[in-house]
Amino acid sequence: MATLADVARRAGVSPATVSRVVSGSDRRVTEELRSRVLRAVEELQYVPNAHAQLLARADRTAVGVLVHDVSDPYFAEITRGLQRVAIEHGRLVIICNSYRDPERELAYVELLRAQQVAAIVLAGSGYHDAAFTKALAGKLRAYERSGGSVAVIGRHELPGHAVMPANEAGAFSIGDEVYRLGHRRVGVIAGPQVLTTTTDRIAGLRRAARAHGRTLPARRIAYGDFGRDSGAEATESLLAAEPDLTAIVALNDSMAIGALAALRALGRAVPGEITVTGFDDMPIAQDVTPALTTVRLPLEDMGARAMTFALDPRATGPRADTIPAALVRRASSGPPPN
Amino acid sequence: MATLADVARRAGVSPATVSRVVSGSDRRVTEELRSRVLRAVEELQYVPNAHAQLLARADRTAVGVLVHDVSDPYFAEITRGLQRVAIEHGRLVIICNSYRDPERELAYVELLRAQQVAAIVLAGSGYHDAAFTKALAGKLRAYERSGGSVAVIGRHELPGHAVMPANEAGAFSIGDEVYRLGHRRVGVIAGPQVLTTTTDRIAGLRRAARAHGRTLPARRIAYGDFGRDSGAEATESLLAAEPDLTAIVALNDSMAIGALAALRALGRAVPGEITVTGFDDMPIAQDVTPALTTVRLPLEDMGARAMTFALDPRATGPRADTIPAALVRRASSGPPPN
DNA sequence: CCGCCTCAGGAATGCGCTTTCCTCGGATAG
DNA sequence: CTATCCGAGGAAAGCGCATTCCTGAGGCGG
Repeated sequence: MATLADVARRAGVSPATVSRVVSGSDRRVTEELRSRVLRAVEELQYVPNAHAQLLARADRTAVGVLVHDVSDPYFAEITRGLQRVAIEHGRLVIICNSYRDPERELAYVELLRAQQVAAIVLAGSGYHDAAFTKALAGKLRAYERSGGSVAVIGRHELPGHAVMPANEAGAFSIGDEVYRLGHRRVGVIAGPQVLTTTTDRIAGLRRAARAHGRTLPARRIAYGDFGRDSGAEATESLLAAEPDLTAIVALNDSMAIGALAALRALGRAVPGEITVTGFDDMPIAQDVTPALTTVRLPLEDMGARAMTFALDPRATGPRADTIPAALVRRASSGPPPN
Repeated sequence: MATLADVARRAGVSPATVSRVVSGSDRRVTEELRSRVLRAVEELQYVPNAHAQLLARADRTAVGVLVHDVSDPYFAEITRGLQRVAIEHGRLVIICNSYRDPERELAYVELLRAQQVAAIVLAGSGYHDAAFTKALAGKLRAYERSGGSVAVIGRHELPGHAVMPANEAGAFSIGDEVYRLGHRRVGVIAGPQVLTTTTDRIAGLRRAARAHGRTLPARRIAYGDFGRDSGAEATESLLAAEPDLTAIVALNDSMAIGALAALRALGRAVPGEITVTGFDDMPIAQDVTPALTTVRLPLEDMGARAMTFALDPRATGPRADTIPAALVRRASSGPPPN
């Protein structure tokens, strides 16, 4: 790997001159020397060592993004928004996947700090785990004290700027819709129980139930991992225990799609015999059959906002946005059969 | 930001000792000093500067991944495989999105080199652009000469290890299937014309046509951007020009899903009146209605292979794998109406 | 014609860390 | 009791670059 010194030697100038030419300093360099340097750079295919540069001038330019899994459409959308804003600011984005492992999440925050990123954006649900949350919050605060900026999406328990999807309210609106349609026996297929997203959404559902004079018994909640296949499994187990459910409320679209598949395999008509609803309104929600009734979260926009917060230099105290969730009625919901 | 020197001062030891404790050197340090150092690290929330470490010990640990767009399911799947292997090797992955902009692709390769990554994996179609290809190949070769390892997925024109999906053969098999079903008027909705993936797949289709004594006229090919919406648009324009097409062959699943949506809006039954096929077999292909007949590419596995190649230390010459594509018959295809 | 100012180029320092090399005290052997 | 060895801790060099400071040459005014 060619170094700046190599270039200097080849061009017959001092390292200082090469540095000035290569990294566009405002110091003037004669055209003669400049072209000699440029030629040497070309011949050597020289690329400055970013780490050395960073060490020497200490300007933090990269930003870190920590999500559960980019290949999950939910995070893919958020990441798209995150990236767009980062690119507009000329920032390099380092994406890390925790795969919902708290340990790994902690490790990645350290790693991102070590990489001297200017900002860290944490996207994805928090955990019901006080010790872990405290440890993570501590690390994040230390990072902030050292000049870093942090933004979180959907995690109220952490320091930094926050973009909060209205999980509880969104779940309320979909629960309200289902009860209003006349459903009485409603099953819920949920994500991991340790995630705050899961419990927040269930809380919204419970509030809707109460508003309609009903309750949501624990036996009608099946927990999965937010994945499509676990949605199918959860649906099967719920139906095995209570075949006469008239609605399945999924806590995200992937699980709802799994539910649709399970129901199709079982030969149960949707929404004729049973209603299915999702959450998030991923792009694919409108292309499955029947098209999913769900709650829309502007995922890309949420990502963009979070990155905007994180990159905002004049951050006077932590900012917070609550993102409203809008009910989207499509073909997968209807009144219960009589 | 606390530095190693700060820790040394606080613990009352030399920087060398701190370094030995913190980065787990094999040099022995007395328990007494070790615990003092650890305490200081804790109190100061010290995290070593990764750039300084990298500069000092020059071991490259991160790897770079350059894709068109992680939020595209195609790349999301590939990336998942890439990441899995990278994690197994204890590597940090830096993901960059070129958004199909050749300029940006070039810039990111430089950036990745500057970051001193141990390997660069390029995933996604190549371009029909000789000047660009030459420039990119040159940069990649320079990177290889300086000790970097490169692997590409689906880009024959570049140096390095290669994982090649059987685009031509896969397209042949789906074309063969469609002609075998008896279709005579077949429309194709394709990705950008400048991408080799597009032309390779069309070539396979053409070969299938020839094998059945048919041809694939240019007017029956509509180009889009591989996105869902452009699939819908392409379908509409194809059908507007030739309403009596009996099959739409999409060059990827996203466009096929768009076609399905357009056809539904047009009230044309699939596959009763018109057959639709996809390509890639993304997870969602089985959940749309009707389930997509498509060609299966083991995307995650391809990613895993590419990363394995890239990280293989004993790389004796470039390795190459061709990934077979398997026809998957589902509900969206059938014989043409008589 | 001389002194001063301007400006381009180079020498040198430091960023935060690892690692080699040196030092010094204690332990061991003679 | 002294010579030698061993091992733990510290001093210092160096990784590749940016940047400050210094130097020397040319241009200007007096």
